[in-house]
Amino acid sequence: MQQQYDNHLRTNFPVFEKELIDEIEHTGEFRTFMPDEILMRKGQFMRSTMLVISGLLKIYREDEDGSEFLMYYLKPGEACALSMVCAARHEASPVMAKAVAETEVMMVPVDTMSEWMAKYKSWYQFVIETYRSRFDELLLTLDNVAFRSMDERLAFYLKRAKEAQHTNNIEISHQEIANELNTSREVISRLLKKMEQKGMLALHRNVIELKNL
Amino acid sequence: MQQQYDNHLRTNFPVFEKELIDEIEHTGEFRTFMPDEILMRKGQFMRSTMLVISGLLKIYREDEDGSEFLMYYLKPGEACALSMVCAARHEASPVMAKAVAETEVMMVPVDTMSEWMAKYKSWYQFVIETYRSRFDELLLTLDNVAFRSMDERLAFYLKRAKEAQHTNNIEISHQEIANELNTSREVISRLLKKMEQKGMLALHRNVIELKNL
DNA sequence: TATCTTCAGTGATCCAGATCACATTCAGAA
DNA sequence: TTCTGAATGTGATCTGGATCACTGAAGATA
Repeated sequence: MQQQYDNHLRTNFPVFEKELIDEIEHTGEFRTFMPDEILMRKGQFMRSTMLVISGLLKIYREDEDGSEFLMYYLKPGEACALSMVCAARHEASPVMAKAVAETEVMMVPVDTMSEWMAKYKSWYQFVIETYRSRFDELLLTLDNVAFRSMDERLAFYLKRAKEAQHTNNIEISHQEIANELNTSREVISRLLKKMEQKGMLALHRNVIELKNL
Repeated sequence: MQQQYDNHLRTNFPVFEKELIDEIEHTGEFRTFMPDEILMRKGQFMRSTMLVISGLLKIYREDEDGSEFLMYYLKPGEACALSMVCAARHEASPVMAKAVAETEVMMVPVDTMSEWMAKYKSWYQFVIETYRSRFDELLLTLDNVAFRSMDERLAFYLKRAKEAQHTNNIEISHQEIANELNTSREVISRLLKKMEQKGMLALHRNVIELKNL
């Protein structure tokens, strides 16, 4: 098992030098989450940051009334920028994280994290890159919700899902999509039907088969 | 002049140790911008990050068609998180920055910036805090546009303006508000009129006087 | 004082998307 | 096979907000 995630660490975090990989293995806590399992709720306090080793996570912004708005995915080789800042400041998480597939993560304690900033150039670079990529993803999400209509947002949603899950067959119900875009199921069903008529995709029960998006 | 912004640096960035303040003064480039002047356009490349010393900035996300969506304000004592990551990675700015009032900023070259990360604990803390606060602000903006209707978004907009500008008299036209919320002038005029009838504010030409928001 | 420009008020109309009310279909449990 | 619950299809209706077409009012400028 040790050997297994060691390999995954090397593969997914190629910029890290050998010594850093060793440190991560020794100080980090390795955890596995099942599909749909929630890793982190809004309001929960964090003592460590998360590196995604395998699988896939979805990061949601939650409203008071319980709506879950999809912000972005976290893929292997990525880390949660919010857990970095919140852990560093002993603050509560402003978001919810849920596993899409079975997912392995490495939890790195906050103190260790800030030590490495000075000790490993590659860690510093990685943290900067993490902030940048999460900010960029969030800006894309903001663009969509601020400037685009629902059909464009749905197309963007499906492209993102395809890219994150490396498949043309997205396994999800219309209701779930509606929740994650904060709209209603009927709207999603009707828009999907239109896209099917245009030959952009094919609809099956619980599966959307993407064709020419 | 040297003495003047020196004092402002000390006042607005109280966490910085004396040595760091000195370094900032010697390596940073001090610049002043006039009201409505644009500091940074979307797509422009950055070689340095910006610390706001006095005045006020607005940060916008721009659409292809030229719409300007307000993300958040930058106040004295704050820095642009995006200029930090983009400068560090020699990338183009994803946002536009405009001066609200006459604004003094200190431009710090990217190389210097990353040196300080290891050299000054207070700088490291400041950078982390900058990422956190900008992420939080962006999440608030996202909440509004994702979950709230226009009247609530307008109320939030006005509260933010009041807090950033330290005044109950917001000097702005309905058209400008509409642009920054990506809606139309008529909608803003009608909603403001309703709020006036409820006694929440008073309307004057180019000025909105806030009362009980 | 006359004129011009920008800002604001307001009715009419339109449309995307929300909501309600059902019908239908499908996969798994019994 | 039959039943049941979840997923999907679809019409009818409602509404917030967009758009169009004006009018009027306040400063700025000559």
